[in-house]
Amino acid sequence: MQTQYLSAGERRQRTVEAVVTLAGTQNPSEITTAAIAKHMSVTQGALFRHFPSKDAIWEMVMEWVAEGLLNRIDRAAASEASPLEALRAVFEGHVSFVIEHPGVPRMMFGELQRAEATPAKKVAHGLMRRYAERVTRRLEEAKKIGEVAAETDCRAAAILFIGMIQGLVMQSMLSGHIEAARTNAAGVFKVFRRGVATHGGVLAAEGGRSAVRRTTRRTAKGSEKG
Amino acid sequence: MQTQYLSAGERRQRTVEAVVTLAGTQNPSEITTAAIAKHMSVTQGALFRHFPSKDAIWEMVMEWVAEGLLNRIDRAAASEASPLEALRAVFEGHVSFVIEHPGVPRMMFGELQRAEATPAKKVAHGLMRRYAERVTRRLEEAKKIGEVAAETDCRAAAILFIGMIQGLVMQSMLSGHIEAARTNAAGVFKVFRRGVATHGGVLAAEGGRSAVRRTTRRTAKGSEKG
DNA sequence: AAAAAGATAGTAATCGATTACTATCTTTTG
DNA sequence: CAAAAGATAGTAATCGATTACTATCTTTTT
Repeated sequence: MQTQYLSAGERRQRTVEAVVTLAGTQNPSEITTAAIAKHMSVTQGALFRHFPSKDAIWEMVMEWVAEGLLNRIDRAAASEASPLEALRAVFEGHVSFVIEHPGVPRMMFGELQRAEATPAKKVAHGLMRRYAERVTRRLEEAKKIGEVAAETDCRAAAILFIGMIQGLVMQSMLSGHIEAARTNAAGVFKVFRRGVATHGGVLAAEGGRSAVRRTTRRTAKGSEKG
Repeated sequence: MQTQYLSAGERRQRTVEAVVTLAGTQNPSEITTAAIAKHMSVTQGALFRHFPSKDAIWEMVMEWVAEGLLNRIDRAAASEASPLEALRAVFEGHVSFVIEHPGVPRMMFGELQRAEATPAKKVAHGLMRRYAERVTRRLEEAKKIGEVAAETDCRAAAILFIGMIQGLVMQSMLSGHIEAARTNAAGVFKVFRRGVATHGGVLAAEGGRSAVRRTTRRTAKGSEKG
């Protein structure tokens, strides 16, 4: 069989893509180098021409995840005016990213609970730290302009924000199809927003600026069931 | 070396305990039958006298987890008067359970993302379903008596509740010591409660009955910064 | 003595990694 | 420009280590 010869960099890129794809349907810890190679139509030994070890493959994969996800949420946040709306955009962007790449949460869950401090775990840990920082900062901005209640513990709220995504994604994976995450996303975020937003105003109670932008179909009653 | 001879049932019980202990410091997917046996001071082959397969071991372990956790949260909830306080007790009970058995969340995360529908995964899935049901029911009770806002989507709130625990636990594990979960638990739950509780009353804003019980050290300003 | 529990010593399969070798592409040279 | 020379990419086979699992023998319990 004739194989295409790719440059080292291109081959590494394809390797990362193969792992991300495989993680969408397999337990990441059970992805073998043979399976990766097969998915790339290459022999198993060829992988070690471009990576010194399997750990190095995982490290590059997690770097791809970190760059891709942070990039996605930064762009999502930039398109919104208010901090709280930015957070909603981050949330939706994150959910979209995960739906596009269903293997990502599996890899994150799998990597983060690893006991040894592998390079890949360090990258994943760094991603979570930077993510939490971004969310905390947005919340504090929101607090400053009175969009978020003064008594809010922003660090705790950031933990809740990240957990919200984790829980939404995991329970969607359990239900069989990850796309269910998008269906439930709006309702879950609404509870979160109510937990941090300033009380009193109609805007605050109904969802900030987005209510103005998005709720032409909804009445002031705000009824929603199932 | 003299070995103690135990009954089959006792040996199975010890096996479960060994796995739970090992999962506290190891990646569950990397726990071998040899490691389990070594921790029990027994040879590896002896395990297969009491379990037909490794999968069967994991199934019994997850059943132990399900029974233990549901038991814990049911007892915690029973000791509280109002539904929302019951939920807080459930939350604290869950966190305590996880701190006592740090291997539990690792096993849950590891089992739930498995692609194949192993017996252990089915048990884990069933646990999450029953857990979500309990939380949803409490929320609906709370809504009925006006403790939770009428516009709350209880199913979405239950997803957030479970995600809150997942996120809290995972981020605590990342920080190195799971005990950090207890430190952050109160703050995180406060945001959640604010997201579902009825607005307006001082009690609601400050945390219901628990505020009366627990905040003698806090002033009305409620300032707290990590 | 019979039955159960555990020890000992294996098996077949699979894993990541390495090796010697071949195919292809790129650069240099006449 | 074309052929030689070198560098890079990939193959096929194999290695040692580890895995879940099993067959056989010994010890303890009842």
